Amino acid sequence: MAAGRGRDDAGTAPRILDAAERLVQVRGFNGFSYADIAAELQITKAALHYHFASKAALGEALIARYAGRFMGALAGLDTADGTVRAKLDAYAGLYLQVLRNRSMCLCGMLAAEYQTLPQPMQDAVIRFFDQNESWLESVLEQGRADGSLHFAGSARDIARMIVGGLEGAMLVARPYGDIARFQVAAANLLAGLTPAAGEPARTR
Amino acid sequence: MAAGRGRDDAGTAPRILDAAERLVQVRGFNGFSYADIAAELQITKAALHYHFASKAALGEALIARYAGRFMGALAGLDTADGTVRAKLDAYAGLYLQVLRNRSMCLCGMLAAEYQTLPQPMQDAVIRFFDQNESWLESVLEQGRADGSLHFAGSARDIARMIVGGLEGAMLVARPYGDIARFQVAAANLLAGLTPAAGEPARTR
DNA sequence: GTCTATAACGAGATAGAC
DNA sequence: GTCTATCTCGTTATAGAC
Repeated sequence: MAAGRGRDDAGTAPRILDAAERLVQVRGFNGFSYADIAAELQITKAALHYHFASKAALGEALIARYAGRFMGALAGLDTADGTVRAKLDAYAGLYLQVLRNRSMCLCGMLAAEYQTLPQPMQDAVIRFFDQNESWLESVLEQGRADGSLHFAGSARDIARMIVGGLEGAMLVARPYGDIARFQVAAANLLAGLTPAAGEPARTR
Repeated sequence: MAAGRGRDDAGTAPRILDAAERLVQVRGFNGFSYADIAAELQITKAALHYHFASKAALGEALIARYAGRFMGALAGLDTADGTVRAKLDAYAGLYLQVLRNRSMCLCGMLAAEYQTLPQPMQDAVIRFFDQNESWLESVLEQGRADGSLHFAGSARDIARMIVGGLEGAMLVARPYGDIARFQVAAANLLAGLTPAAGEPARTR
């Protein structure tokens, strides 16, 4: 039963998640229906309900998978051990990848719709941001310790500025369909942390 | 007919816009219905359709009024003529006001739902961001000219970073219900533009 | 300007056959 | 695991009375 499957013929559940993920990232959780997924996958709505009993359950599975993948990517950046600055650029690069297929970050989109989400989804969105902030915080601390980064205030606060800044840069760039808009904003956002050559450090 | 009206008894159309505006800013354009407004205003859905024939028309009116009010506030900041830095802080303060009633910026919310919006609404959202960027750009140029601001690159690019950064700070702060989160992020976002006392300017 | 009534449709969800 | 068929409800929108 697991034999002879093509690349796009993984189990049905993952394919449902793939389609749903794209739909949420493009249209929002309140902007798509089971009918949209069913049409895309050429199955019936009833089949969807077999795999995910409710839209809320589908939503939870969606965030769990997305967050797991994202945190996996962050772990990958840690083992790649380049400079701290390279890590930050690679972090922004993760957002850029998402934007390239005209998508919003899944959890950024869900943050907008937050008040309409079932509570388990709300909790999972918060966890996603918490984990991002924690990862960034430790990278920032590392950069401050090795002298490659300079910033005033707590690393946690800077981490929060970065997460918000990148999410917002995506949010605004997407309507324009303009990738460069995101890239420039991200670069300017991170520019203040690394004094350019010949440029004095900023501390307070 | 215009006599003896209480403060909350303006024409029906404005009251519809008030309710709809709050609903969009909290739940999104795809997260509310005519029934919600009708319940809040104690009128019928049919009455709503008299004032705004379709939800799309309501959405257009919503953005037009919001953008007009916002641009009016920006004009107010111009005539108040304090320092350039004070103008930027006041600009961030406009976002803060919105966040205080647990709301997202109307156009930030609509930016998330952008792909699902009727085209006239899409166009209006883009115009809103364009106008914000233009206002910020001229303020930044003014600050660079009078020496109170220091930044590398084009004022337009920095303006875009600020708009995105503030929208994203709102987006993330709102699920946490944490105003301070926005304030700190906004402060750190703008900190790079004004060298602190005894701190050398950053130019490139 | 607001109402009742209803049309026309799409949503999420379930029962039960295959 | 997927189907057909159906249910129930909520959605936008319209017709026509008051």
